[in-house]
Amino acid sequence: MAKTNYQNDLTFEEKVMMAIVRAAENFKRTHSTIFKKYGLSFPQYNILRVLEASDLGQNKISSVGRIMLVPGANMTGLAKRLEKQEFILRKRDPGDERVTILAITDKGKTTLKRIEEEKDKAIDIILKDFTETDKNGLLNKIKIIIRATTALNKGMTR
Amino acid sequence: MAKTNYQNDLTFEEKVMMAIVRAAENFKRTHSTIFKKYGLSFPQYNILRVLEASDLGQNKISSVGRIMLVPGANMTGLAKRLEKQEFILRKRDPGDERVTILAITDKGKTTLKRIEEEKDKAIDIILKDFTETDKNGLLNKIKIIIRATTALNKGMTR
DNA sequence: AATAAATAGTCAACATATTGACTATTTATT
DNA sequence: AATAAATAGTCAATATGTTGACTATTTATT
Repeated sequence: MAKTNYQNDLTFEEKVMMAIVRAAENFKRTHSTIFKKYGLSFPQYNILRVLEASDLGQNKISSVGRIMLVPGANMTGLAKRLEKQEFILRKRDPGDERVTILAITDKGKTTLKRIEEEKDKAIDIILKDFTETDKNGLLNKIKIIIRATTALNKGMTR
Repeated sequence: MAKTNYQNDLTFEEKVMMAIVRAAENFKRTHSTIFKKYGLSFPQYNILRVLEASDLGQNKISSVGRIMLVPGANMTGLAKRLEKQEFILRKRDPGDERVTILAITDKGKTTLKRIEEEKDKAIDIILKDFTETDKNGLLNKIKIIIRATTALNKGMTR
């Protein structure tokens, strides 16, 4: 009767949200461990993915940040470290001197290819107990939460 | 036909996992905005919650870290900053001189109470479109992912 | 054209996260 | 009892995340 613990004092709704946070942190840890073997961190890997999927393998630093929900100030350091390791190039946009363009290098592309298989295997293990219907249902629910939190965050900073 | 974008190049399974990451980050941002008004960060708030729910409002720093999945080295700085703001006390365990005990202060307890209503309201807004069945189903799926990622992480560091 | 406002990015300061080295204390082994 | 091993915690170095101040450039307004 006496023994209390953290989980018991959370409301059910709070448990749901904290579970999502914990799942995300676990997953980031899983992937970070893989990426580190290739010299990349989780956000660095994601920048490369965005550039790889962009036209000509390049994009504005601000656009990459917008896609990843990473603030501009944070992108500067991330991009500099990626450049130092030669995964990307940084160059000025001739058409607008304010703009910094990021471009993935051959080394960056090669590294992504080498990571791909191991990363996909990990995701398959994580989701192995889910049917396609399960995954669709889960994704739809998560999307609702993303929309709600995005709206809340906009309202709070305005 | 030409226009590529980031989302299209993700596998479906990857989309599911990245959506969870994004939802978690959005949620942490929502709550951080609330907590900041009371002088607390997201992890600081969670430490207070763990202590509040612990016997006598106190616990070993390592136990708090274990519950929150925060490495010990990280706990040191978090606890020091919480102590500086007088939300907690840090004291040595007389029975084992290696151990650091964290204890929530009255200021800490009061602050948690003041945060509670606003925080619960935000969570209710985020989950307002979900039935109880929806939330149960979601939580169960997320728990499966937590178990799978926990097992993977253990296997990778061993 | 000159000025004001908006946009893009960087930098500095600080909090948080992770790893590995290190100290101190306790427990186990010989 | 002396030594070895395990445990608890801190510290230093580095990366990441966030805010606010700042510079440079471009666009809008007068």
